[in-house]
Amino acid sequence: MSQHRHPGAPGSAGAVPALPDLPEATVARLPEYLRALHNLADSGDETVSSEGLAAAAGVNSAKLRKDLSHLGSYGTRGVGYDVALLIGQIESVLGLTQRRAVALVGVGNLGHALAGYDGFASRGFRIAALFDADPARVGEEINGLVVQHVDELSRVAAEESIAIGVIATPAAAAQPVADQLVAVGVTSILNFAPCVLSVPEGVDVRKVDLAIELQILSFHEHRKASLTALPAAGGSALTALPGGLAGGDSQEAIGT
Amino acid sequence: MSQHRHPGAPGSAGAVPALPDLPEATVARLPEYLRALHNLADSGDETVSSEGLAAAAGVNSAKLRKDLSHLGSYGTRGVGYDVALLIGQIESVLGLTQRRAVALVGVGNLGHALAGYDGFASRGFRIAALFDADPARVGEEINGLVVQHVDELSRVAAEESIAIGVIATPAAAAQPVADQLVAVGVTSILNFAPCVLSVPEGVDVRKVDLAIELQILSFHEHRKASLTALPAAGGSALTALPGGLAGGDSQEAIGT
DNA sequence: CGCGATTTGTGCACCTCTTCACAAGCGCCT
DNA sequence: AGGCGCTTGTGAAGAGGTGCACAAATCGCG
Repeated sequence: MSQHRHPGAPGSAGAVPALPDLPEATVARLPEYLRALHNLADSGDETVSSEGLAAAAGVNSAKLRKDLSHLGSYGTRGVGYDVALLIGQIESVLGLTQRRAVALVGVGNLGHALAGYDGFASRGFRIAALFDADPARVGEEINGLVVQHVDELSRVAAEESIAIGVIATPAAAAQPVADQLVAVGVTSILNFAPCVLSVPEGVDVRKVDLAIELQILSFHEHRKASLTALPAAGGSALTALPGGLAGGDSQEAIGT
Repeated sequence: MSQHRHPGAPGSAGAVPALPDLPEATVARLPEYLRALHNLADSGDETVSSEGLAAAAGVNSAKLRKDLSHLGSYGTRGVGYDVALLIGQIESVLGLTQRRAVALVGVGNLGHALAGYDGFASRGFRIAALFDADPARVGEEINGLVVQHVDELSRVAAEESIAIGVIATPAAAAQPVADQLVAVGVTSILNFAPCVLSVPEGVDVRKVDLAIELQILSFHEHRKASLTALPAAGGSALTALPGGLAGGDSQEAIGT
């Protein structure tokens, strides 16, 4: 567990705190900026304006400037941002200067795909170990890694110094797996199982639920369909609002 | 401007979507509530308090009450919420009363897993068609569906009345695919490709980028490691940093 | 029939995030 | 050298979300 130095701002000592309190919203966007910057670098661009980078990352340019200002000033007025410099800066802030080891638990349908996903490797991570509780899956080789039984987790985690755990098990198995990960010192978990994990203070959990994403889209789809005059009703639950925007009180009972 | 509505007789009419302007944050949480409610229903619970449901969904109880209040009043003071009724209400608001047809484009590593993911089917969606641009993959059967060439998209979309498109292609192919989806009338897209899609007004895009999730975790991991390691020097520890940008362990190729 | 225990629904204050608008800074051209 | 156009960085206003705290409403029970 070597920790690693943040390149200080050029200039006198004490100018820029090494660990600024970045707003969560900013942190969530930095990876997107980073990806866009890599694209620009591949295109041979050496500098980029906030306008250009914002477009590439799909955000407002003022927001981008404010985000970047939180990491210190790395732009030049009248010119823009140095692409290579900014890449280094963001990678440093995100802690990507070291390649973090990831343990993946649950090599089922989704887990199998994650194990083979090269986007992890190309963006700063190394899948260091695969686990599953099903003995039938133990021993299988995926992408050069052999699936191990989940009971081996504590031993392997120590050897590989796992930094992040990814849970791709069924919902019922997720909490015990999370507990095991926490027990071996993992403090960052990415959870694909459709359930809420309870973890001690200091452990970060991010959740990705594919069905939830679709359901959110479904809501907007539903709303859009209701706002436009519904063409051919399929005899289902939905009807259009007759008055459109005008009818403030319209609260028709709509059968199911 | 109150949108009060009595639950009334829930006989044949299960829900009353008055088409409220739900806050986005609320919409994003409703699916989580729905999942928790299904769990409760499976356990045989008929009612649940805001406290209990909030715990099951991993949120603050006041927030949950406010969220639910936006759909109208469906709780009973002193008692709680009727589980079955609330399930029906949320499903209605989310537009899950009809099973929406989903088209999946890109049957590579991740797409293959998505095609086989039963979480979609069990939570209101039907994968209706699979597409890929690679002729070698066309004809393959996954989960009872035959992969078709992406050029068939317009024909099939009409037949199946696709509501949602899922893009699981490489980044370079994502934008053309999105354009095709939009062209055949799809107004909701779930994008797994690591790139920004540009779509016309009225089309909703949600993005899921697995590497970004890891990078956000990496930031917090990095920050936690720095906080625990540095305080040895006392008060203003975070200043004198040896090495500039070319610091020893940094700057290795990450990303493409 | 009324009382107390319980739980919802919500007004309010606080906080974070977003967006606008503009001054300050930088390089280039004349 | 000086002016001009371009771009960053930021103050301030606004929008949206969160959580507390409490009044209102309902049930069960004596």
